[in-house]
Amino acid sequence: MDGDSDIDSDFHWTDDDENKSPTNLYGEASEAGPSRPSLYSHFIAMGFSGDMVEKAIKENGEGDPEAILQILLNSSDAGKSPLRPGDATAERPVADDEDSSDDWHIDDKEDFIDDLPPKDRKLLLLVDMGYSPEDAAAAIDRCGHESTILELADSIHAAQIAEKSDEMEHYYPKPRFEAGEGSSRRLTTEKKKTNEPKQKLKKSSTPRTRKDHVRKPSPDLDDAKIIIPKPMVGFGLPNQTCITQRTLPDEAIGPPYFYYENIALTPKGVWETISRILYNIKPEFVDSKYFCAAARKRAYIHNLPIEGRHQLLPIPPKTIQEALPMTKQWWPKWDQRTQLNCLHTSIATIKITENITRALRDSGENPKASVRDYIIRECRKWNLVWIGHHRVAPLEPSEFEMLLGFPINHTRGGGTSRTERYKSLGNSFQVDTVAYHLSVLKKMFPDGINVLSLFSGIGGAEVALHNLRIFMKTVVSVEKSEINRNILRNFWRQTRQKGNLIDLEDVRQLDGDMIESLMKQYGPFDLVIGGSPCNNLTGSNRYTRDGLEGEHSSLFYDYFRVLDIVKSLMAKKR
DNA sequence: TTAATAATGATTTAGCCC
DNA sequence: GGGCTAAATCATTATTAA
Repeated sequence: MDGDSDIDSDFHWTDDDENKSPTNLYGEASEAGPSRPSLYSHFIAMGFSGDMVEKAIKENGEGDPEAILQILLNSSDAGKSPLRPGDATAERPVADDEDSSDDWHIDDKEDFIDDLPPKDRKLLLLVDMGYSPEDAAAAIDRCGHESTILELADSIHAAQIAEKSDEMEHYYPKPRFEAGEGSSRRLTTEKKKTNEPKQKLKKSSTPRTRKDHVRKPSPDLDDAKIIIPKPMVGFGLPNQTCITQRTLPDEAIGPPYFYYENIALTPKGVWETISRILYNIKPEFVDSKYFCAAARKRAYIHNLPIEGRHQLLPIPPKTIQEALPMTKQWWPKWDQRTQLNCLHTSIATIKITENITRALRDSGENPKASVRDYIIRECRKWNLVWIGHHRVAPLEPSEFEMLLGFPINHTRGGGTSRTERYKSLGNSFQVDTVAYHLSVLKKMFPDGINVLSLFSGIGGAEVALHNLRIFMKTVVSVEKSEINRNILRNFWRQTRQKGNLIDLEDVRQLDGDMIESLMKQYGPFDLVIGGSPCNNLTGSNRYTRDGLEGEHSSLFYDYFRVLDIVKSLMAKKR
C-alpha cells in the first residue's frame, strides 16, 4: 500500500512462521533470546533433560513429535522428569529438596522469592526461564551477579555453543511456565495445526475443549497471589488519587521507562509470572469504565512515576446514553445498563439481534420477566444498543473508535474491511486510560521521546502520546499485521508527524544487534511500550486459551527480552 | 479470493445462603 | 467453608455469501 518509506526498506524482513528453516529457528533468531516454540524447548518444558531430547530428536528427526515423545517416555529415566505442577497425573512430591533438577522447586520458593538477594532471584528467574540450575549458577559465577538476565542468558548460550558445535545448540529455550500450564496440551495444539483436517473440531473423537486439560491450582501460587483490587482503579483516577508514591525494586528503575499491558482477567497465576519476570513490579489494575463508557479491565506493569498525572481533554462521556445519544429514545426502562461491557474483536450476528426483535414482538409492549432477562443477558454479552423500536444492534466500528479514544475513522480506509476493523480495535488500548498513565512523561521530556513500541497494533500508544502533545522523535514500531501497520502509518501521515516512524514486522527478529544499531542511529529509547497478545489468556477464547505459553501470548517473553536488551545497552552507556 | 456470518463453552470471581 | 447462581470475558473456526 504505501511502500513509500526509505526507512522501511532498510528493515524488510522475510516472514513467516510456518516455513522457517532450521537455520532461522536456531540460528538467526537465537542469539538474543527466546524466539519461538521449538521441538527442543517444547520437550524441555515438559521436563525432559536436554540431552535426552537432543538424542531423541537426532534419532527420529523433527517430523514426528509423538514419536519423539514415545522415545523419551521409553527411555530409562523418563519416569521422574516430566512431572510438572498442574499435570493431571502429577502428584506433588513431598520433601524432596535435594533434587535440584526438579521443577517443583521454583514453585516452592515463590512465596519468599521477593525476599531473596538479587543473585538468588536471578538464579531462580533463569531456572524459571528454562535453564538448568547448574547452567544458571555457572553463568552467574562467570558474569557476576550484577549482570542482567540477558547477559546471563547469553553467557549460558556461549557455554553451550562452546561445549557442542552442533547448530541445534544455538537455541534459546522458551521459558518454562508456572503451575497448571500443562504441556501435554501443546502437543495437541501443534498436531492440530499441522496435521489435522479442519473438520476435526466437529468430530466427537477428539474435540478440543477445555476438558482436555484440567488446571490444578497450586497452593504455592496462592501464597503469592496477586489480588485484583476492587474497585479496579489502579493507583488512582483523575481527581481521586489513591497512591502517589511507590517503591520500585532497584532493577526496575529506568532508563528506559517501560509500560506493559495485558488483560486483567487471565487464567490463574499469569500475572504472578508476568510480574515476577518484569522486575517484581506489582501490576496496576484499571478498568477503563472510569475513563469512557465501556469497561476494559486491564493490568499495566510500568516503572513510570505516578505523581502528577493528568487526563486527556476533552473528557469522554462515561455513560452509554451520553456517548450514544441517539440510543436514548429507544432505550427501555427495564434495560438498566449505563455502561457497555468490554469491546471485543467480533460482534453479534444478525440472527442474535433478530431473535431479540422477534421475542419482543411476540410479547407485546410489556415483556414478561423471563423475556427481559433473556434480552438483557444477550445485550450484555454482545454489547448491543437500542437503535429503534424493538431493535438492538452491535456497535459500529466508528463507535468502537470513539469509545476507545481514537479519532473517528482511524481504522477506516486503506482497504481495511469492517471485520478487520473490529478485530484491530478489539485488540487495542483504551487511549484515555493509557494517556493518563503516560502523561507524567510530558514534563520530563519537553523535547520529545524515542519510543520502542512493541505489538503496536493500530497505534494506541502513539495516539495517546500525540494527544498528550508529547513529541515523538522516533518511534520504532513492531507489528505483525500489515493492516495495522498501514493504519499506524496513515495516522502518522494524517497528523503530520515530524518524527521518524520505523515499522518492523516481527518482534522475534529484533535482536541485540538490531536494537543497538537502532539506538546508535536514533538515540536511546526513552519508553518501551506494548501489550503482548492476550488471545491465549482471554476467557473469550474457547479454543486455545492455553495461558502464557500459548502460541501468541508467549510473545510476552519477547517483550521482556527486548526490554532487557534495551536496559542492558543503556546501562552500559551510562 | 475475500468478507461476512453463524456456531462454538470454559474459567474465574463475586455474592449469596446455609 | 461448601454449594449454588450470576456475570464477565482484547476469540476461533467453518461455512456461506459476495
